[in-house]
Amino acid sequence: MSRAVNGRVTQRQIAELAGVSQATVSLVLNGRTDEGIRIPEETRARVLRVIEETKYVADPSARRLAGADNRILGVFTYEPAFPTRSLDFYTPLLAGIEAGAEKLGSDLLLFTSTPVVDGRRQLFHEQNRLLLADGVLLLGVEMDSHELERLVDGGYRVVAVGRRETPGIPYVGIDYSSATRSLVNRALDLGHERVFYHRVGSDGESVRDRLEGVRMGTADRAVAIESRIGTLATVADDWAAIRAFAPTLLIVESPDVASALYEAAERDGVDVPGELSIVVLGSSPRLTPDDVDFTRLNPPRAELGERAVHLLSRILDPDETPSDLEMRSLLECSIIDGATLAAPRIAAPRIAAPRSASPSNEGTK
Amino acid sequence: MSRAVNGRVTQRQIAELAGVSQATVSLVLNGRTDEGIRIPEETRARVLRVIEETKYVADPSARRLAGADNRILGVFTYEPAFPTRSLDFYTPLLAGIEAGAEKLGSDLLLFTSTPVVDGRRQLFHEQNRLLLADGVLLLGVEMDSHELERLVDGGYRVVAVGRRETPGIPYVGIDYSSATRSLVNRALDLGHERVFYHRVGSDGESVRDRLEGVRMGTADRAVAIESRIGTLATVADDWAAIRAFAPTLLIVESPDVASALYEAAERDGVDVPGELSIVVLGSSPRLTPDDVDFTRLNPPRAELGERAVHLLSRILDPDETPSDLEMRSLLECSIIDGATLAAPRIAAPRIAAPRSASPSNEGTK
DNA sequence: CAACTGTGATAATGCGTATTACTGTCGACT
DNA sequence: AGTCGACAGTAATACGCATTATCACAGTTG
Repeated sequence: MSRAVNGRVTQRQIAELAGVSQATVSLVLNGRTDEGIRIPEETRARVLRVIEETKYVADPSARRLAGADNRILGVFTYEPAFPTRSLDFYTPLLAGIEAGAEKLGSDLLLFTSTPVVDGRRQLFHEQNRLLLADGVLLLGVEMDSHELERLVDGGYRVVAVGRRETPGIPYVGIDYSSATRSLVNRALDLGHERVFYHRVGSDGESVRDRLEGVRMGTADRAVAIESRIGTLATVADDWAAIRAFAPTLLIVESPDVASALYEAAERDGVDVPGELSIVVLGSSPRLTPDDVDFTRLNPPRAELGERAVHLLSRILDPDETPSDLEMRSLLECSIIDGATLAAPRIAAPRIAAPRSASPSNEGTK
Repeated sequence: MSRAVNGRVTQRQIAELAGVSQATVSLVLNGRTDEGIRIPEETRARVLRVIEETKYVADPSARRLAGADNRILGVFTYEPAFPTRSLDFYTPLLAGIEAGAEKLGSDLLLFTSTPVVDGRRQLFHEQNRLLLADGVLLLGVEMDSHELERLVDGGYRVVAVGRRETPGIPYVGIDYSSATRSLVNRALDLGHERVFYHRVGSDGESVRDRLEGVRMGTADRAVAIESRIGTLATVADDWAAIRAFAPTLLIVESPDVASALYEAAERDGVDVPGELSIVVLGSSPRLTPDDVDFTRLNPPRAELGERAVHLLSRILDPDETPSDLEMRSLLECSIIDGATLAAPRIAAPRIAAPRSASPSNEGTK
């Protein structure tokens, strides 16, 4: 592509063919009709015809170097996007982003160039291509706050997908806190009083929001609650801990873990939701017919992606000035009724109210 | 990103700080040590230190404009990549491509900028960004031969994913023809003599290859074969046609259609593979536990993507000259035994052989 | 001592575009 | 005749980098 393509047409060649100067060609191309710029229809038409004939296409590098924009949106994912583990998470997002980009007529530049360090990519490295993009979308559960600040300080146009606490970072997120609280309330309203909360060990904002949602949902309730941090790998132990506590309601943060726990319950002959209700604070997009129909949150990920692109495009548009509200917004997250939530069988023997009434604080402050 | 970023460091600034010229900075940056270029270790170190301190990052546009390469691989998909319909097809490919790009330290530029016309994108449009990429990967079932030629003529570096007949186009494809023939042979060896072939109405090379595989597989055999072109939408009619022909073996090109036909068979009480064997000439990546375990082809899509990136990188490398063989290669496609192929009931009227004499193979080999 | 040989760098140039300040021409009006 | 304004378009420059031809100098040789 670099030098091999000597056959490429430039504005200068167009200019010669049309009998004008390169500057005129540029003016025509960009449709400039401002005050002080006058090009008669005749000339304009002549230039346009030559452009047509030669199939001229502007060199994006030259455009950018000269200060014009390029309709390229960067996409940075802190975790590799496609490898199957993260696939459920990223695919719907990318679908939305692609749709949004297509509407805008923008291309997407995926920054896949950093070899992963410690399971995460790093945005700034000695040869990053950030500058090629007009703006950048940031995806990932956790983001390095320093890098985010550096982006803002560097004057880069950025939108984070997911709420960010770092000041100055525009984002489009999901209101996990409210949705989680609603879901928890709904469950507790059914009469559950022994609750186990299976958490994920991450400090990402979205994770914290769900945690807060659980806290708020259980705050004024007389419930015994125990929580535990685990992953897919620790499911066996987790399940043992759950059985030991003998809750009637199980709140699970991760859909994957929920599936595994459900299987464990099935194996042990624990009836769901008869003996144990399960609610899940997320949703896996590959809904297969035989998957458990969990009562769960249904984050609108594709919409999230599209909205993020839209926000970024508004930030990039010099004629627009997005309001503060727009710059940091949350999408509502719906709840799917599902089949794993029911009233507890034993309707609360009020006599001996057990244990503590507030969640045991583990992990994140 | 464009002008707002005045704080960006340039080579000239580095040069001033280090007390050298911009040219020297460039030479150091690019590690040039050719004959005729001499920079003593001391100076080199000094420049490098300043580069470190200032966190200098080269402007990719300027680099490209000056003729250097950028480690950016373009990806063009003729059909939108993420929308769910094509998702099964593209996702594994993109996973492989991402993995390959990461290994190379390259970024991916997804050309999503064209609004889709007639369900397909068009590569050349008035503002394409092809030039930003060092080379381009082309994905899609069908590609416009004219556009391909124009790419080659334009001197663009290109690799197609999937076999292409257009001369001069390097590709990495899948050997559907051989694999299909093997699969058909395996089926016919079991004794099937009435065969129905459900095809897809496309003129893409891969589709033709499968067609040829079926032709070759059935060529010297005494079989009655009927074929029909259909889609998911026509499945009801297709199934009626199949019943009318009453085959013992059904060859289905599309995994989606195969699922639908299987359901139809189930509904009508047709035993698979007892009364009707089904083989499928493709595979859907979202294998869910309750999906039918078809006897089928298993195209190595992720590997395909990675290999395509690899080939492209070799084409781009000025020190390498890929052989013709390498430029147009086919990957072997494995066959998954599955549970939908068995000998026809009526074929072997051995005296008292009930049902199938051999257990139908279940699960992936 | 003039001519040569390395050495260590730099000035100058080009890549293709966008932008701005400026030039030249023509007709109308004082 | 001279001035003015409108018009049509251009020359010049900048953007940040890579590259090449060139230069100044020190030491070495014939």
